[in-house]
Amino acid sequence: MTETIIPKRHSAGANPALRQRILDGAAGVFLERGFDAASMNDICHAAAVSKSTLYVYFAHKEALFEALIDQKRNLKFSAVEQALQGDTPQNALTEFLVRLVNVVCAPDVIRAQRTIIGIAERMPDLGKRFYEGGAERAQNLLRNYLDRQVAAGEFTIPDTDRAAYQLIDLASAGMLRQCLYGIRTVAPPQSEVQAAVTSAILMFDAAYRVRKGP
Amino acid sequence: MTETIIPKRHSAGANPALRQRILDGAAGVFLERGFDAASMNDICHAAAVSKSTLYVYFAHKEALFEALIDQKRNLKFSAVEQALQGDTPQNALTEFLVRLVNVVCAPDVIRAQRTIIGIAERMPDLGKRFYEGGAERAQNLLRNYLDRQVAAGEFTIPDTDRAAYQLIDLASAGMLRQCLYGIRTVAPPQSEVQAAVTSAILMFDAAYRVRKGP
DNA sequence: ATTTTACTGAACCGATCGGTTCAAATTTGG
DNA sequence: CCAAATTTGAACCGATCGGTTCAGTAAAAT
Repeated sequence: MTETIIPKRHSAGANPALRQRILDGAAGVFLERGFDAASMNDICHAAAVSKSTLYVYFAHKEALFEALIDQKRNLKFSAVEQALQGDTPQNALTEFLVRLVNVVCAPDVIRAQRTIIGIAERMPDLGKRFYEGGAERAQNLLRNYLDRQVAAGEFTIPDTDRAAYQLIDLASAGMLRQCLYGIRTVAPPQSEVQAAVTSAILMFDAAYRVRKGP
Repeated sequence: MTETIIPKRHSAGANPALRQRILDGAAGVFLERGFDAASMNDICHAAAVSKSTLYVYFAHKEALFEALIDQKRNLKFSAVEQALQGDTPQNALTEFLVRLVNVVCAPDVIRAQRTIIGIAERMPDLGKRFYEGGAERAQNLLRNYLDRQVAAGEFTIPDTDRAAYQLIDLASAGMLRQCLYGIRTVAPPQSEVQAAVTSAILMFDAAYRVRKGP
């Protein structure tokens, strides 16, 4: 039989295109003004959708914000997740860290982090989920990689969990903080990211790399 | 003449005790709920002061918040500022970093950072001033110290500014982020801070310390 | 062509916001 | 004791908030 792909009519609140339009509109308003200062009316206007419809798709402000954050977070971290490959540990780590810093310091990601951190006091679950889906995923990925490298005899690391933290924080040393506080208004240039990552790996090697020789 | 120290009557809005009472009340409300969700009415109640009086002492919400942040920031960083002393660079750096991490990860300071970061998008000047009066002061202090140590032949550091960033971020590796996102709800225990700082200085030495020998 | 229904638009709700005003109360200085 | 002035309390302002309701419209399904 010919299953012609006819655009089925969606049930109320189940049109993915409209849902995405709402999320896109909400992204602009939430990230520009923060959670509290963003009004549902503004989001309606930004998404070109009626307030009634908005409340069919999302029960309340928090639900909309959570859905938005979940989506963006997954989107951003997918690029980082497959970067731990390379002929040498140095190349693999460099690629991973460069991508990670570029994601974490991207202007829209900075705005998202600002908003999440700003309401983490009142909405701890949201902060926790954001951390687990982002920073923690990167951390686990890196720690597992280091574990494998230690097993392969490349490094001598007494605590790979700490080492992963160190590597990640070294890679964005100073830059992330400046972005969050608005000292930097644009993403760090690639030359700076590269330099920071290179220096980070240099330190890392000096501390943990097994010296091979005759 | 006998200049008897009689408690002069204060002009309107110039009673330091009352001003401090307002600041203390505001601290609780602002840090608990964040800037937006904190209401001036709540602050009046917390400070046991009338709304009229509050607006005599502070013109508007932002002014009150800025005054509060300025005060708390100076208070917290005074302890860190004189810690770069010790018989050896390792001891000096350890003391400095331990104090710094303890300040930065203290629960009330975390709450302050959350609030500032949360509104940095809309009030960039405030974020800038907070950064300059806190993180940047520590950064400059540490960089100058490293410059002196390099001149003394203790270290070989191609970029002391970067090295200072690295040292600071290494010292709080992982912990600060977890505090900000609410993964940790209490300050890191001293054993953990010490371990992180020790490991940071170990890495730092491995990378930059001049090896002396016969 | 008729029925069904997702979506719209706008009015509306009670609550709260930051900020203002002013007469009354209180406290201080002379 | 009197006068000057600081603090108070409460009412009030216009605006906006998140959220609800519902008659009406437009388009898909039958």
